[in-house]
Amino acid sequence: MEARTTSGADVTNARVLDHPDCAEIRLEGVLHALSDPMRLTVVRELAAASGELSCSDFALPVTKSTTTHHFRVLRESGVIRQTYRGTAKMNALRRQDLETLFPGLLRSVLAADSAESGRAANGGRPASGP
Amino acid sequence: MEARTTSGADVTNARVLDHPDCAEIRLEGVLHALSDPMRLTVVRELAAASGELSCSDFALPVTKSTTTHHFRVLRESGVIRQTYRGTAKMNALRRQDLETLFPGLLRSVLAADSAESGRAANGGRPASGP
DNA sequence: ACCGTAGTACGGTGACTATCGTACGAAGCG
DNA sequence: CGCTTCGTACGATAGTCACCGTACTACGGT
Repeated sequence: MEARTTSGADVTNARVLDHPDCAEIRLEGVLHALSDPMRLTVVRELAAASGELSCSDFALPVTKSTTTHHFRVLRESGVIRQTYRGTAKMNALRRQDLETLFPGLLRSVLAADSAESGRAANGGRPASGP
Repeated sequence: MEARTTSGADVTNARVLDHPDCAEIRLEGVLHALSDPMRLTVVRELAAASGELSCSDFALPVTKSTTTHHFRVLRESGVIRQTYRGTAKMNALRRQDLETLFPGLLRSVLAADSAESGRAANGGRPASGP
């Protein structure tokens, strides 16, 4: 009970989310965040959108609580940045930060994910004609 | 009691380890395997050695049981290949397989790890003079 | 044959995690 | 003001995980 947004007094805790500083981002944390199918899906779609997406723009096959959980893991590991925008919470990849910290990593992971999807659609072969 | 090595009858189960086929290797599994500091250390040293290393060549700060566990995770996720050589168990990175499946991934992760170590030795700045 | 070295198997434990449901808070719209 | 939509908080639960210790197997040298 330090800052009530309802009263409109101050904006100290008014929906401000805590993000790790660049120096706080750990490789293990990022890899762990990306090692979950649900979260990798989020990152994939976020990368494809190349902009901000609200949490509800993702059609994840889990409940809202679980969705919140996954987005928090992504945010706390430094993979995404979240900001409130009205009632919605927008998500954006921290592309620049990740690129500075771990050059090429995000691109490799996304390429690997896309390559794996391609193989799954195929028959499991690394590379074969259609 | 299907194949006793002591009796020298057959070699069916004689220390043959099960490795995932290339088509069985999953990105999430690889990322999960790499998201543990202990296992990332193994991969790092294995990459630096550019050859085979026995399990006991690593001075991991855990017991043998735990070491076995970590090496199994790495093997079952498709990151390393293990073969028995006398009483020792040799470990080698599956560089070629990983490169074919996920081009550039291993390199990016190793580079990221090395970059992070560099920052840790520094003060947490992404890039600054000595 | 014996012993040491390398690693496994098994059983256990505490911590974390992915999931859920329900209840709640915050912003916008009528 | 009420209602709806979006997301959070709080348990709760079942599963996984990293770790240990002890007992065991396998290979090689003496």
